[in-house]
Amino acid sequence: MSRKDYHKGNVREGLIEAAERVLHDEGLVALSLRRVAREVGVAPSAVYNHFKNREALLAAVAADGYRQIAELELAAYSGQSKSAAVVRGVARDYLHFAAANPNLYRLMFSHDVVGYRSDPELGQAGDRSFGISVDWWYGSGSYDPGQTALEYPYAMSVWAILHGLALQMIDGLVTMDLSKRESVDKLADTVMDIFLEGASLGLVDK
Amino acid sequence: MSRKDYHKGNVREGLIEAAERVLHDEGLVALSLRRVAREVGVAPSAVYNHFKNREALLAAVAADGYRQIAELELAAYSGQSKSAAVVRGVARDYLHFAAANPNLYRLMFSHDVVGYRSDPELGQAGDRSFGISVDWWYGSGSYDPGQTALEYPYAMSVWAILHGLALQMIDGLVTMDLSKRESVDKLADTVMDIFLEGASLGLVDK
DNA sequence: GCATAATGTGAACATTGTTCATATTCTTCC
DNA sequence: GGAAGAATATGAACAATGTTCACATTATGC
Repeated sequence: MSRKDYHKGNVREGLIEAAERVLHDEGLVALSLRRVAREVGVAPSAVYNHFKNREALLAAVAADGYRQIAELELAAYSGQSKSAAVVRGVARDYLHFAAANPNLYRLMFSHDVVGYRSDPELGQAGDRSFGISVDWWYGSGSYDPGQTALEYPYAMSVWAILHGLALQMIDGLVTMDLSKRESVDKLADTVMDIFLEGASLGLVDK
Repeated sequence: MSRKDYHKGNVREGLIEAAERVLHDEGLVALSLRRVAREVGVAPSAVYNHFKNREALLAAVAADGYRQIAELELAAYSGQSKSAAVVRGVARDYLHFAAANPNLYRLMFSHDVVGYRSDPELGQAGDRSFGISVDWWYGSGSYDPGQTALEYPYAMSVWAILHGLALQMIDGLVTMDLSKRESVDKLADTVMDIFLEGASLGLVDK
């Protein structure tokens, strides 16, 4: 082994970045531990010095995704009054994130792959993103991670419909151009109209 | 090779049944092609006489799931007037299905694993289940698979919120007992109240 | 009855996640 | 400065997986 075969820099960070790149460009199927190691120029076994196993590496990537969503929520929610316009704005931003990072978005919610509750960092990042929404709907400081989501029905409902919509969109169930801002906006607006005004409006017997 | 080493019966059906059993009991991770072959008592290569590859086998399982949902929708929708009570009923049934078959439900919507649009049988089964909902909201015969889902905003919104809610539930984001009918019903009712009446009710500036 | 299609077998291959013994480098303390 | 020990790297090995291949057996149709 020659001296230059060794890496000094921040390998852990490099692994995450490489994983994010492969995930974005080629999807979860291509995201093997060995592939990521190859990408960074390191032996497969070296990965285990930084992550417990493949799942832990994926969890780190997913946690990064939750942090991005939390940022997006903070920007849209913080200091805003409880108006429908704010909800509409968050919906747009949320869908834009999913449209720009479909594979990352899918991974974040593949709880059978990444074990949401088993990785503390991941669970924490997820809770935080939900908590931001709860605090807006129910008042700052309302969120308690120990409580069940049922305690926050508005925040839970918003997230449910946004998540379902995002999946429908990135899985191609809605025919549209994911790269067009206007298409994504229109989708968000159409569904949020119904959600905010109430689906009863579409019924005969209300 | 002796004569009795050969299988005569319907191997294809046996493979699907075994796959459904393994999926239900042990999850997608355990659902390997070789495992299913072992379960049926057949060589791994024999599977390729009945399915193009592993993905096609999974797609057949997923298609079965969509047919179950279609049945459930038919039972709840057919001949019913457009009332909120019907929507609430479908929501309960939908969540009950997801609660009883969490792994199957996840697989059905893992479009990166099963390739929703690449398998014709799967796409058709999925379209049918969506079509039943569309026909109820917009009148029998309204559904056209060539149209984008955006043409049917009510059907799309309902499905989005139910799907998001189902995932939240089976992934344990809502603390509850999945086997208790009342728990599932309460979750469905709480969220459908908001969806039907409009989330604006929770806002200050409506 | 026989050609042929359908369906089965086992061996082989590349790839994957993971572990292990071992080698190199970094850090820290004297 | 230099030695001890923690971090971090390596390559070899293992079992398991999806898939293909040459070939054997059974079923079907003329």
